[in-house]
Amino acid sequence: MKLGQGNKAFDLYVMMQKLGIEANKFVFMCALQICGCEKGASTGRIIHDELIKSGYELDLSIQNTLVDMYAKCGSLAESCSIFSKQQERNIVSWGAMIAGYAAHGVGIEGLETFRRMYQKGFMPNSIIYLSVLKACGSIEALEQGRLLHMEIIRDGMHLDEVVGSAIIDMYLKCGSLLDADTVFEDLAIKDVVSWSAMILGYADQGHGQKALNLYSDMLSEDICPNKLTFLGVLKACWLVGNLRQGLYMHSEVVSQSLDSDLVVANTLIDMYAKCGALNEARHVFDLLSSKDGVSYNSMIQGYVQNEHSLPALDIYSSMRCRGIRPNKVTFPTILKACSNIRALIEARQIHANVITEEFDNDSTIQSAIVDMYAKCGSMVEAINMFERMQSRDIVLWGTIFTGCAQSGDWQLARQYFLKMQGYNLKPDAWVFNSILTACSHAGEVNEGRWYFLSMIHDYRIKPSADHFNCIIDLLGRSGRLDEASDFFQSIPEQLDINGWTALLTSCRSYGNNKLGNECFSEAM
DNA sequence: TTAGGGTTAG
Repeated sequence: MKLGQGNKAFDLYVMMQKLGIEANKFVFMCALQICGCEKGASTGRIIHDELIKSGYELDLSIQNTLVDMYAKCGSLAESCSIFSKQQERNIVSWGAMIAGYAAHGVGIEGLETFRRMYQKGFMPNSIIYLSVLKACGSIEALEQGRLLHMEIIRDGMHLDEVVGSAIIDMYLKCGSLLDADTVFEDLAIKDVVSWSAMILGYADQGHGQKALNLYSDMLSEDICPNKLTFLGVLKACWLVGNLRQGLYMHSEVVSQSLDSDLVVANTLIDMYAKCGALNEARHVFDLLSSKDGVSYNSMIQGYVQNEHSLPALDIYSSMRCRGIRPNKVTFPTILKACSNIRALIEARQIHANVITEEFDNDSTIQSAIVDMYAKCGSMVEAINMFERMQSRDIVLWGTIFTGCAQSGDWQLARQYFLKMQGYNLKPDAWVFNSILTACSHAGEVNEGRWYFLSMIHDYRIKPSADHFNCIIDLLGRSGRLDEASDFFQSIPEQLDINGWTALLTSCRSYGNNKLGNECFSEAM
């Protein structure tokens, strides 16, 4: 088990049972640890039952291992239930519980458990500090992290390079790059972990160039990069848009035989796609023998970000054919692909997939569906989803109005304008722009005028060039060329090319060459 | 029995 061959070790455990040899406490502990890293919670529960039958459930080490096993399997509820029922606890019990919270991003509970540990008179050791630092990082609790850092210095543990890199990581995750720099500079031993933590942290915070500089500093210190260093550097490459360096890093990855590593390969796909090198991304994707959901998501996203919606839909189909389930990252992306090319039939199918995968209550995905139906021109379906949603922000309302604008449905726009007021939401400049566009497409002059005036007087929104253009377009399309021209002349400082275009197009549609020529020479 | 750095969206 300690050599990482958990499955083989577990086979021995099964064989032992078949031979009728009773397990002792150490065998149970090993079996539980294998469940924590390989077998999962369902096997863990079976072992748990078996050890209860053998009378080991009151043993402190066994209880601690159970807390750890359930936490590692992601079942914090079961972990917490055992921990809270413990009659007696030692530092390991507290450590296992805090590590569980920290690993799953439940930082507040992690810190709270740490506080309770103190109250019960336990002094933290370096292992406990590592988990609490992780908990702080996971919730970006910078002030708590600083206090912890001071405590660690007081206990003299900051000189340990393992604790040191955990402190660096905490500061980076909390966004305090200066603190991370200071701690890193003071580290007596800078190893590949602390260097990589710095590189990854800077890249995560969006500082690509600094991450690349750190990487060359690291090389000049003769530290050999590993998998995690590459993850940071690859991210830095796309942040600064340096495809050439990305290609070079790819060759470095290959020279360390890390290109078959799933996480590295996924990062390569993402790096190439974000640099716009779709062929290279696809090459890595195709060569990857066992793709996971992230591989598919990264490839789909790469296509969508570069406006290649059809291949994105193809990858989505093959993802489903191979039984890889789309998730909360896949859906917003693939729905956007449908919107881009107005693929309503495919979009409906994907909406059905959202329901079967039980993501239909996710507000981000719901918003994406409203947007997709509106952009695909199916306002009935867009409204249907919109009405089902629990909470709607101004952007989502705007999506409905944009849909109305595209389909020229001024009556629907009016209905939702009134509805919005019922929710005490103030329409913004963008909403008015959409409503005016809807009126203009429908030739509703009076309606459009009313909104324009209401926007200025009731909502105190200063009209932009887009709003003026809508009005010119509205007047021009309905043949009121003189009115349009007068309106146009009254606001010369607001004119832009779209306004001139709207006016000239209307002159042409209505065969008014005289006005058209006048406008043209004025525009010139 | 608890232990440092990990990929995809908006």
